[in-house]
Amino acid sequence: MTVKDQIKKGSTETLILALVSDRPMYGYELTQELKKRSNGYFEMKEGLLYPTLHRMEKEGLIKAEWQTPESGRKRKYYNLTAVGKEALGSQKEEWRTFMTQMQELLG
Amino acid sequence: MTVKDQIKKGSTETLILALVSDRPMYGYELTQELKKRSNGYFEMKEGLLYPTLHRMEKEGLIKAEWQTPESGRKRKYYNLTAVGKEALGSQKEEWRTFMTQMQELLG
DNA sequence: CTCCAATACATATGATAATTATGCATAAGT
DNA sequence: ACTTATGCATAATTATCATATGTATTGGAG
Repeated sequence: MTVKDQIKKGSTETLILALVSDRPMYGYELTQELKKRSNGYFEMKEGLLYPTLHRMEKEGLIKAEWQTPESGRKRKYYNLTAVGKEALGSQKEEWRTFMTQMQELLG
Repeated sequence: MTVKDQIKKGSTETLILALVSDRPMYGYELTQELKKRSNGYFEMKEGLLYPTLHRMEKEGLIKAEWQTPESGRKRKYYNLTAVGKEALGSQKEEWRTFMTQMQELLG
């Protein structure tokens, strides 16, 4: 594993929360949106995304809802719950603390 | 595992490089110094530290050297190599990029 | 109208890193 | 003398991530 990949570890859940806090999104959309918003920097693999989404739903952070559009196939939209919103807030704070400490140590 | 612990994943190697770039340090010293410099935020467990040091030495990032002081017991000092110095530089850059992207996505 | 790429969700498997637990030994303070 | 801190080390377990693969639908190109 590259250092770049190693660095990204632990960011998955927070990123998902941040994205669905904007609007409900479905899995595939999350991968595209994340890539787009970060100019290609973040690329979430499906093998990581879907299990994480399932775990987060079980923990009550997000809530899934199937939707069938007139044209196109069914999509599973994920909505941020109240618990998830709170989690996002505290995780943002933890990230800020971490980044401050990290920057200080790296000079 | 807490979110806080999860966030710290992947920072181990960079932190070690940053510390020994200041001056050669021995294992136990690294744990104390890291804790001190981060006001208790970072705490590296020995079960993670020593295997990581050994791996990093095998990769040529650091070089170990036993030293026996007049008083006190033997210590294994780790020195930053040229390869390690270069690695630190690029890892710092990768961390900066990551943190910028992260901050942008978290708003 | 057929084929291929993109979309969309999902899981199994293996690798890596981190935690936890434990071991051994020396040195310093009370 | 005994306890605590120092100092290095590994084994066993757990968690997370990457890789690979599977299935199915849809839209567009030829």
